[in-house]
Formats: sequence, C-alpha cells, structure tokens
Amino acid sequence: MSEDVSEESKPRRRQARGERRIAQLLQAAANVFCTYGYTATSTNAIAREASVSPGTLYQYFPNKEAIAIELGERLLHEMREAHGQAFTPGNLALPLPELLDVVVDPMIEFNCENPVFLALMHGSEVPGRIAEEHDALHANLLTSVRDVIAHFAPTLSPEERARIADMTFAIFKGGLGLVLAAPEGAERDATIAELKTVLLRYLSPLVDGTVTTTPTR
Amino acid sequence: MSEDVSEESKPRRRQARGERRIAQLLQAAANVFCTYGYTATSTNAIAREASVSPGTLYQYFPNKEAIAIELGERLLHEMREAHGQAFTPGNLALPLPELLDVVVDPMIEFNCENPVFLALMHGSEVPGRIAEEHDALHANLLTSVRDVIAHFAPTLSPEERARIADMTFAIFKGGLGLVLAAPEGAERDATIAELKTVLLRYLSPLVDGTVTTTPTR
Amino acid sequence: MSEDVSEESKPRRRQARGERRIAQLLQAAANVFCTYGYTATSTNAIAREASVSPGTLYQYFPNKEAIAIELGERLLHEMREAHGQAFTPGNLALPLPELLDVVVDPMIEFNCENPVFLALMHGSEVPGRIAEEHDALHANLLTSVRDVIAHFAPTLSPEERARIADMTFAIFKGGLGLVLAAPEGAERDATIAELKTVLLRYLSPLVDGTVTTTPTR
Amino acid sequence: MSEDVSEESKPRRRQARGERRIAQLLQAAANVFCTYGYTATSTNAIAREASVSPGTLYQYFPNKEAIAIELGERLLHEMREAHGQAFTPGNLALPLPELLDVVVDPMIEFNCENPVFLALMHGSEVPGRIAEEHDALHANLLTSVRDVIAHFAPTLSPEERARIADMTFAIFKGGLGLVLAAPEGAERDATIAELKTVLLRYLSPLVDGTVTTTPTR
DNA sequence: GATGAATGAGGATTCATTCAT
DNA sequence: TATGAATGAATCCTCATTCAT
Repeated sequence: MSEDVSEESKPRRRQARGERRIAQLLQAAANVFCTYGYTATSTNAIAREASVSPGTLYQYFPNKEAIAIELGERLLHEMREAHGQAFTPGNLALPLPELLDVVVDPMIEFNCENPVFLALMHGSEVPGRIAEEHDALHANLLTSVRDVIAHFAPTLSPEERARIADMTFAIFKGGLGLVLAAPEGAERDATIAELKTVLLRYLSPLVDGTVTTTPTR
Repeated sequence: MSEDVSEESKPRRRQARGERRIAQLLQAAANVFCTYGYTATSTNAIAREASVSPGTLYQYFPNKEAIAIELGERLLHEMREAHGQAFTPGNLALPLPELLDVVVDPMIEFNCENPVFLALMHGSEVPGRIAEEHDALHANLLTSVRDVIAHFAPTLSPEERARIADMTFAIFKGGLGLVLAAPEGAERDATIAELKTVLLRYLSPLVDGTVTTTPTR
Repeated sequence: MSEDVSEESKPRRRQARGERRIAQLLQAAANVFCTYGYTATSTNAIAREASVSPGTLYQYFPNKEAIAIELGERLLHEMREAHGQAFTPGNLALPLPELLDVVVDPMIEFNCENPVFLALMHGSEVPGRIAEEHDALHANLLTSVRDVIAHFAPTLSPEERARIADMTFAIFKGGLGLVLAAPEGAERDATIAELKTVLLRYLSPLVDGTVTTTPTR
Repeated sequence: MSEDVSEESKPRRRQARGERRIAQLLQAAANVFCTYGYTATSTNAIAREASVSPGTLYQYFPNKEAIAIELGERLLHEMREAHGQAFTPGNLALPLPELLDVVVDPMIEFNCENPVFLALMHGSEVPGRIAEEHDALHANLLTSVRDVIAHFAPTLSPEERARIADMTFAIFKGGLGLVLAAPEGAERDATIAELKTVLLRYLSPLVDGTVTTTPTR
C-alpha cells in the first residue's frame, strides 16, 4: 500500500539528497580551493572537508577539473541571477561614474561572498596559458565587459575594444585581489573606491568616443 | 696529493662549480615553473631539466620553496642591477609620462625576458594568502612603487599612499600578464602602450597633489 | 491487507519476479565476463549491464563468485538438457567418427551460443590452480569425457583413462578457443573440422582397446 | 685520487645494481603472476614480493603491462638461447617422433622451470581477445610452429598450414597446462608422453603430404 | 524488493626527499 | 660532489559491498 502512495516522492527525496551532496561537495571544494589554490587541492582533501569518503565524491564528479567546472558554472549562474540586471539598457544609459557603481559594486559584493570565484579565475597559475575550465569564466565575463565597452565607445576598432576590455578586466581582477586581501570594513571600502577610481579615470576618456587608445605616444 | 697543491684554488674551483650548478638549476627551475607553474612543478622535473640527478639538486637547495626563493632573489638583484637606475633622482624629476616610459619599459622588458618573475609573483595562486617566498618579491617591488608615489604625492597619508601603491602595482601585474600573453610584435607593443595609458590616467591626477584619492564619492 | 488476499499468488509472483531478475543478472554477467573476463569484471558493471542497481544485485547474489558459480551451473544444466542425449547408449554404439560428430557438434554449437562458458572454464587464468567455481564445470564435464573413454577403452587402467580424458578435454578446450576466435562461416567450420580430426586421430587407436597409452616410447 | 681510478666501475656497479633490481622485480612478478594471474596481480603485490617499495618498481617499469612485456621478452630470449637449436636444419631432418622429442622436451622443461610463461600466454583471460603483450609471445611461438609445419607439409595451402599450426599450438598449450598441473615425477612424465602421443597422431598423417586437412567430412 | 548513496580499503602512480656508493 | 637508487606517504580513482529509504 504505502509503496503506491508516493511514486515520486522517494526518487525525489533521493535526488534531493544527491543535490545536497553535490552542493556540499562544491562548497567544500570552494573552501579548499580558496585556502590552498586549485592545483594544490586534492580530491581527498575536498572529500574530507565535505566529511564524505573519496568514493562519494567520485559518484558525483569524475575528477577535480569537473568539480572546478561545475563550481564555476554555478557561480556564474548565481552571479548573473543576482546581479545580471546590472547590464540592462537602463543602466547602460547612466553616466560612467554611476554605471561603475551599478556594475562594480554587485560584482565586488558577489566576489567577497564567493572568493573562490577569483581563485578559479586565477586557476592554473600558469601565466599566459590558462586552463580550459577557467577560460570559461574568463571568456564569459570578458564578453560582458566587451559589450559595455562597445556601448560606450562604438567607434573603436574591434582590436582596440578587445584590448581595452582585456585591460579593464585585468584591472578589475587585480583590484579585486586587493579588495579580498583587505580586512572588511573601512579599508576594504577604500580599496573598492580606489578600484572604481582607476576604472573611471581609465575609461572616462572613451565615453565621448573622441579619444584614441594611446594618447601618450 | 693534489689536494695539497693549492689550498685555495681547489675550493675556489669548487665554489665556481657550485655556482655554475646553482645557476643551472635555477635556470632549469625557471623554465619548468614557467611551463607548469610553481605548484605543479616537481623537483625531479627541475633536476631532469637541469640534466642533473635529484640528489644533486638537494645538495644545493633544501627543498622546492628554497629554489623559488633563491630564484626570486636573484631575479630581483638582476633587475635592480639592470634597471635600478630608473628610480634615480634625475628620473624622478621627469614629468609623469616620461617617467612612466623610463620606469615601465625596462620592467616590461625584463619580465619579457624573465617571464618566470611573474609566475613567481603569482606564486601559489591563492588570493589574499601569498606564500612567503613570493611575498619577498612583492614587498620589495611594492616598496619601490611606494617611494615613487611618495615622491609625486608627498601630501598623501601613509594609508592612501599604500593603497595607491598597491593598486598601481596590481595594475602593473595585471597588465604585465596581458603583455606576456600577447604575441611579440605590434600586439604586444600596443598592450604595453595601453598599460602605460592606464597608469598615466590613474596617476596623473596625483602629480599636482591637489586630488583626493576617491573623487567618485 | 492485500497480503492476506492470496497467500500463494503473491509470493509466487514475487518468486517469478525474482527469477526474472536472476536470469537478467546472469545474462548481464555473461556478457560482461565475455567482454572483459571474470577478474576484470566488476559487480557494478554487471548491475549496469542489467540495468539494475548494485543493491539489487546483492539481493540475489552474495558476491561476484556466486554469480559465476550460478551462471556455470545454469549453463551446465542447459547444456545437459539441450545436448545431454548425446551420451545415450544408442550413440555410444556409433563408430568413433560418427560419435565425434554427435558429441562434438552440439557442444561446439552450445559454446558458440554461450561463449561465456569457456570464459568461465578458463576462469581465473591461473594455470594449475583453478578456482572453485570453475572447478565445478570442469569436473562435471571431465566426468562425461571419462565415461565415454571408459566405454571405448574399458581395459585401460583408471590412471590411463583419467589421463586420456584430461588430455581429450584439454584438446577440446584449446580447439574450442580457436573455434570461437575464428570468424563465423567457412573458417569456423574448417576449424571445427580440424578439431574433430585431432580428436579422431588421437582417440581412434583406443577404440579396439589394444593400444597402450604411450606408443612412442 | 680514488675518484679518478675507476671512472667506469662505479656507474657499472650502479648499472649492475639496477639490473639486479630489474631481475628481482621480474622474478617477483613471475611469482605473483603464477599465483594470482596477470589481471589479479597488483603492482604493489609485485613490489612487496620483491621486498621493495612501490616507488622503486616504478623507477624501472612504467606500469604493470611493461613488466609483463619485459618478462615475456626475457623468457622468450632465454628459451631461444637455451633451446633454440631444436629447430636447426639437422633436427628438422629427423623423423617426426624424434623431432617431437627434440622439440617438445626442451619446451616442456623450460615451461616447467618458468611456469609464468604459460600464465603470460593465457594472459588477459578474455577468449578471442588476447592483449598485446601476450600476443607477442603467442605470435612468436606460432611462427616457429608454422615453420615446422611448412617443412613437413609444404604442399598445404597457407590457410591449412595456419590452421594446423594454430591447432598444434593450442594442443601444446592445453597439454602444457596438464603437465604443469601434474605432480612432478611419474605422473608428469606420463602426461608429457601423452601430449607427444597426441601431437604425433595428429601430425604424422601430414608427413607424407598425402592427407587432406579434413578427412572426416 | 529496489534503489542508489555511501563507504573505505585497495590499486596504480607520483613525488619530495634521503642515502649508499 | 654527484649519482641515481630507494623510500613511503600522498594522489587520483575504483570497486566490492552495505545501508537508509
């Protein structure tokens, strides 16, 4: 009798358990990645942090890279969902200083709450040779930056736009590192403000579209 | 017998041999660090790259970290020796654009020739928790940046100066990553120019000393 | 409640269901054993092949060996049922060439349809140290061979008979391997014929019972 | 001084040690392969049997398969060196019974002393899908058998010769299994004699070249 | 019964480091 | 000094088996 009652609740509960495990493992992975970096993190360490056996981890992920990928994708989703509206047309119409507030603040906030995001983007620490998984995050965010740049400076050549977007993103990542390294409170806030200053000074000459990329030479 | 002949020449030769070994090992380490990153580099790989047995490596370095430290120190020395005059009083009197050329160009050049330098600074990719060895490089270079900042904007509070120096350095590192990632030639040159543009726009408001750190708020 | 309705129909249905499960699992095991060999086959792989959860498998078999044993027993039964009449008195009266046809052909056919049978007999590939499960198959079939030998050469000592039976069986197994390895069609048929030739030439001197076992010495 | 004395003796001694280790590891592997079979043998078990650490094993062999391959090659060499003259022209001129003695006896002897040889040939127990490493042994020995067959029955078609060689080799392997399973002494000798009987009866009709391959059909 | 999550010991392999020569 | 053999703990990953649901 009771077997027939809820033909779906049982599998659902199972799935729910599985989902919880995955979330738990990803959270654990985030912690360990943050503490030791992606490369130095072992799957066993993740399992230990999640208080599960190594076998359990491998029931949900085929290897460490898959964990990083899934974690990155989820964070990206989360970020888009939480702060995706930052790039809406209405905001794009704002003057640059306000736009920076509207765009940078939520990004910073999100990264403060999920410092593993930056860790994943730093990824395999090899400079100039970024691994696939982290590329995804990179590429995805870069695209957004490019779009904003394109909106503000539509007359630039694609190469110039790409270069400016790369640079903007590099600045942001660098600044974000400083922000995360700063103790929460006034110091962190000041660092955030400083980062916005950099971006504002760098990008404002582009706004009217009359400035060439390399004015110093 | 031959040990008695010249009580100094042999030790000296030994020292010379040792120095060559060390240089050889450090060069090998630089290569492998660049290719695989610090964490993923094994001491055996370094020894192999140096065409030396693992035992020999451990005769000169107690562990992997010591190699990175020594490598960093030597690079720092080299850099100071090659481009240390950039910070001489004469140069500091230059207007900012010229100063940037004079300071940034050699730094970039040096890093293009020694890409391992950036690799070491990225170091253990962990954000906000930089390992000892890389701290040294960091701290050392930061000090230089701070000095320049102090020269240009002597009225700033130490905290502001530190913040600006940190940010400047972060920008430089981020830009340097882009430079190294760009293919040599026009693209790389443009990236270098762009980096200088960022720095110029960021720092020029400080020059006359009338600008506060956070104009956007 | 519903348990009281028909005290037999439900258990029976259950037993029937159980039987189906067992058959399904054994079939799956046969497939996987054939493909990867007994040792390299995992119980999880069997369960997957049977589209069943690992837990279900263990509800019917205590471990991997039990699966092999049961599979062997069932195949033995099947074989006896399908081709057991080969050894009936009427057939034993046939002259050797015809008897070989009558005995060998169905055996070959059965093994072509159930290649796992040979896999089980090879079993744990260890020579001279055959595992329990496979021993059963072995012993059982050997007995049949011995009986036929005894019928044809009743004057031989038990030891000689045992030796000849062992050798006959070894030849058959070796030949069967070649048969299964040969592509179906003319090549396989020729291999079968060749196997019968071997057996005929080996055994025909025994038929009149006047030949000793070792004529070459 | 003493450093210069024997510039080769030291490396040589090292090489000698390495060679000893390799021999020791191969011997250990042979033991374990014989006891548990190739598939069920773990590299750790081999290392343990050789009383060395797992790391040591991997200094000499990249993986388990490489051990099996090297072991097979060495055994093949050894066999050829010890009993290779069995196939010399002079022997091929012998009548079949004598030839069998001359060929089979040393082979049997060698295999009794190196039972791992058969274990390697059984290899991955999968029927009809023999792994590469074991193929080498197989192919190599088969070639010898084919050559002898070709010498005795030059008029046969290549297909028939191949089939007869395959069958002869299968018989030998099967018989060899029985020989190794038999306790040393009279019983083993009788088994050897029986194997030769089989081969003699199977192959003697071919000698005059007048017999077709499949007389029963 | 059925499921599939969970386990943890074990297997292959690597690596920082030590040691005998 | 230099070598490279040796170590053994640690890594990634699998698998037979158990257990809660």
